[in-house]
Amino acid sequence: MFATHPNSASPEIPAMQEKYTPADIERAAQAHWQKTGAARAVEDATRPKYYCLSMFPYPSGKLHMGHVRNYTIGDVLARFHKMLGFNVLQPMGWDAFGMPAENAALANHVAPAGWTYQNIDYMKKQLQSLGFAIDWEREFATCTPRYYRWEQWLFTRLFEKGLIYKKLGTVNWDPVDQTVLANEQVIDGRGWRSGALVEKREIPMYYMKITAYAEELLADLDKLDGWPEQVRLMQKNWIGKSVGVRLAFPYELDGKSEKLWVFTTRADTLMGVTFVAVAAEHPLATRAAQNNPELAAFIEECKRGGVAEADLATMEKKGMPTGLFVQHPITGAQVPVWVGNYVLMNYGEGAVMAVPAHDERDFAFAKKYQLPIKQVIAAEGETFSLEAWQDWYGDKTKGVCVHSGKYDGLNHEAAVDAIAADLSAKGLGEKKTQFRLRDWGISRQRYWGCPIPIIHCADCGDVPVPDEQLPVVLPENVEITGTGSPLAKMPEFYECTCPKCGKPAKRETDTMDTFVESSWYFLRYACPDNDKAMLDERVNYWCQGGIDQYIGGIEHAILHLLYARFFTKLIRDVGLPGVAPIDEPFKRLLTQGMVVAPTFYREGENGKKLWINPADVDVATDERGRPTGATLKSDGQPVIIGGTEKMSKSKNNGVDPQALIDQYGADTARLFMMFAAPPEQSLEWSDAGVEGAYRFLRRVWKTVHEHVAAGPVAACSSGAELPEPLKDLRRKLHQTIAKVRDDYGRRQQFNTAVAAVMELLNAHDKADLRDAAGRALAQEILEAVVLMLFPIVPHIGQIAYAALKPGADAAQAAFPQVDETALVQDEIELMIQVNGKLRGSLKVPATADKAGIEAAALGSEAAIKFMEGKPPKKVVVVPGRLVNIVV
RNA sequence: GCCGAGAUGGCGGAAUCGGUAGACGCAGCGGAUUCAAAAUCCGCCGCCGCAAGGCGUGAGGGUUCGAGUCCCUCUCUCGGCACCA
Repeated sequence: MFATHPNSASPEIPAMQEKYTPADIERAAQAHWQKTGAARAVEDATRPKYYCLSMFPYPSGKLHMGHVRNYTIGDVLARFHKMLGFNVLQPMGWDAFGMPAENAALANHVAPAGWTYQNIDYMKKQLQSLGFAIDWEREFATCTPRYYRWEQWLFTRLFEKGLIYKKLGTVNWDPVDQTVLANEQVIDGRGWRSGALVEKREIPMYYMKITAYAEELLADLDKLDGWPEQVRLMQKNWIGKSVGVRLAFPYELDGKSEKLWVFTTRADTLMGVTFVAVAAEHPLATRAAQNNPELAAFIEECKRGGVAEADLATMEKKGMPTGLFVQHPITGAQVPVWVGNYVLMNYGEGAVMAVPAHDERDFAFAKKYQLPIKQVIAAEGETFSLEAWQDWYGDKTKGVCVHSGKYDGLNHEAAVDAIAADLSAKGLGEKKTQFRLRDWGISRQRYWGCPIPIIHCADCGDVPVPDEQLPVVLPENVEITGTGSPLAKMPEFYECTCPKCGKPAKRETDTMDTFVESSWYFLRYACPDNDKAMLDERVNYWCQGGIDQYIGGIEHAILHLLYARFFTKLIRDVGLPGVAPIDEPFKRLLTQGMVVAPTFYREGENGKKLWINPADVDVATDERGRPTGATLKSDGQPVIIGGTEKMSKSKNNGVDPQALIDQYGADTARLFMMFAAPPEQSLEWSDAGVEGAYRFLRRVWKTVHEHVAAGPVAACSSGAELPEPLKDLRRKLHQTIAKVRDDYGRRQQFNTAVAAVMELLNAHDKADLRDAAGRALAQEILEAVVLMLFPIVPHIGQIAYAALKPGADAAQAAFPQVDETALVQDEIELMIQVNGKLRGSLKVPATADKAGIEAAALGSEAAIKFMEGKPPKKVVVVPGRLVNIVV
C-alpha cells in the first residue's frame, strides 16, 4: 500500500521503549543520519534545489540562545523543504576573524588562532548535538588562507578596476595605548583600557566604492519581494538618495580666489543663508586658526571624542566664528564662516550652508549664538515668529519664496530649478544627486583579520600582490599587547620586494574589515574545496535566482546585508569563469528577534547593581500567579526584579543552552524555541515554558507508544465510511495539515504550527478510537503528527515514525498531503450580532444563500430578544462568518 | 538626534484579507489517582457583577453596520547609526 522507501532498512533505529529517554533517542537518530548521509547535499540538475542559509556564527566560545534559535529556524525550513521534495543544501561555517580573539589574547595570553580553533571545535560539537541537518563537508573558517586568499585575489582585481582606492579616514585614537579603537571600545569618550580621552585622527585607508553601486543597490530593493518591508525601507533610507544642488561660496584669501563648496537639498532657501559652517578639520578652519588661538583651542576641542554618529548627533551643538567671510553666490553679500562641531569633514563637502529660518538645527544654533534669522518661505495661514520653531518652517511641500528677489512666489521645486540655473550660468553650482551612503572604509589597524594584499614601493607606489604570491598569509605566532598594530612591529611580515621593480618595499600591515569575509561566504559554500578559483560552476546550481532562504538577526538589516548585496554585484562585474551572473544574493530573508530573559539584582554599596543569574533566583507568586517578590536561592534573602532584557554577560541573565540540552535533550530545546514566539519577535526565556515543551514531547511519545503496543493496524484510514464524530476528527486532521504546511511554507510562523498539532492531539485524545475504523484513523493521525513535527523535533520523530511504520525512515519521508474530500463540511456556524454586539450563533447548511441566512438570522432567538421589537434598518451578511443586524 | 519595529489576561503568545478577542502553552485554583510525593488524568480560569449584563487589545481622538487590525496625535520599550558581530 505504501511504497517502501529506498533507505528504509535501518536496523540501528531502536525499538520504541515505554519511557521517553531523549539522550538515547538523540544519539541513535544522529548516528542514523550520519550513517545514511542524510544531510549531504549533492548537485542534481534534475531536481529543484533549496539553499537554506543561516548567518554563520562568530566562534566566541560556546553557543548562545540566539544561535540555537537561528539555527533551529533554519533547520526547520531545510527539513520541511526536503520533505516537499527539494534538493536541500544547509551549510555551516565560521566567521572567524574579529576583535574578540584579540581581546581573549590580551586577557588570557592565548594566541588568537588557537583560541579561535578551539572555540570552533567546541561549538561544532554543540551544533551537532542539536541534530541540525547540516552538510558538514562544506564547512570552512574564514581565518584559513584557503578561504581568505580568494578575498585577497578579489581585492587585487577591484583595486585594478579602481573600485578600491585610498584616502584619509577618521578613526578613534587612544593617545596612551597609541592605537586605533573601535566605536564600542570608546566609553564616554575614553579608551576602554587606558581611560584616556579619545581623539579623532585622520589616517590613510582603503575604501570600496560602494557609492558607484548606490543606484543599483537602491533600485534592486524593489526586486526583493521575499524580504521584510522594514528591512528594505531601512536600506533605502540608509542609501538615502537625494536630489539637490552643489553650490559654491567664492572668497579671496591670501591673494587667491577660492570657492567653498556645500551641498543642499534646500537651494530654494539660499536667499535665507545667514552663515556657513565648516568642519573643524576643514582647510578654512585650519587657516583661520593660524592667528586665532581661541579658535585653535576650539578646533582642538572638536577633535576630542569618538567618531560614532550616534554620539555626534546627540551632543550639544557648538560653534565659533572664524572671522572669515565668503560671498553669497547670488547676492555677493558677505556671509560669515563658522566652525561647527556638528559638521563632519568626511560627509559631503565638510561644509554646510545655514538657513536658520527653515532648518530646525540651524534655528537652534542661530538662537544660541544670536545669529540673524531671515525668513524666505511663507505659507498661507501661517505666521512666522522668531520666538519658537514651528514644523511648517522646514516643510518643502508648503509655502513659496519671499524676501528672495526674483524668486518670490516660486514653490520649492520651481525655486530650486531657477536658482540652480542661475548658479550654473555663473559656474557656481549645479544640480546633483547625492547619496547619504558613503564609501566603505575597509582598512583596520588590527592583527586578527585578512591581510590587505598591497605592497608599498617608493618608486611604483601601491602595487597589488600578484596572483602567484597569494595568499599573503597572516602569521599566527604573534604577541598581542594592546598597543599599536602587531603586524606593523613584525619586519619578517612587512619586509618584501616590489613585484614591479624588485627593489625593497614594505607590505601593507593593515587588515580588512571582518564584514568583508561575511560578504561572500554564502557563495563559497557551493564550492569550498576549489583551490584553483574563488568560485566555480556549482554556484550556478545552488545560487541561481538567489539563495532560497537566509535567516539571521534583525541587527544585520543594514550593514551586513547591504555589503553582501554589494559584493554579489562586484563579483558579477569582475566576471568569474564559468560562473553565471547573479544580481541579488538572497531571495527570501527572515529576520529573527532576540532572546531575552528577566533580570535580577541587588544594590551594592554606592548604588552599584550586582546582577544575579535567573537560575539562582526563586520567584514567589500570589494566588493568581502574579509575581510578588524574588529571593536568592543560596541565602533566601530578597532580590530586586529588574526588566526583561537581551541575554547578556553584563546583566548576567544568560541561560546556557548546553544546560538545557543536557537536562531535557535537543528536541525540547528546539521545540521550546519554536513554540515560545514567532521567529521575528523577541523570545522571552522561561524555565516553565521549557517544562511544557518537554511535557508535550513525553505525551507524543506515550500516545504513539500506546497505539503501537495495541497491535498492528490493517491500513490507514481513507475516511470514506467513517461515522460522523470520526469524520469531524478526520476533517480536523486535514485542516491541521493544510495549516501546518502554510505556517511552515508561506507564513514561516512555527509557534502556530505547533499549537495546531497540539490541538489535533487534544482532539485525538478525546475521541473514542478503539474499534477498527478508529484505530485506522488513529494511525493516520499519529503518522501525520509525527511527520508534521519532524522538522522541529527530528530525533523523536525519527524513532516514533519507525515504530508506527516498521522500516520507514522519517528523514526520507514526504510531508503529509491534504485530502480535500476530508475538508468538506455540511453545516456552518454563523455568529449573530445586533448593532455590532455578539448576541448568539446560528447553524446553517453550507449551501444556504444570503437571503436564506438573513431570514434564519432574523428568526433566531438571540436576534428577536435583542432587537426588542424594532424593525431591522440594515442586515449585513458576511458569508461563512456572521450576520450583523442594525436596528 | 536620525532611520526602522513593537505594545493584547498573572505570563509567553493566537486572531493570516476590517468580521466570534484571548487559540495553544505556562502559571494558578478545584478534583481524581497515590500510604505519601512525583508523574498522569478530569474540570475551572480577562476584569467588574449574585445575576441580567457591562467593560476590555499602551493613552487620546477619528473612519465604519463592525476596529487588536485602517487614519491622526502622544507615551514607553527594543534594533541600527558605518571599527561589536
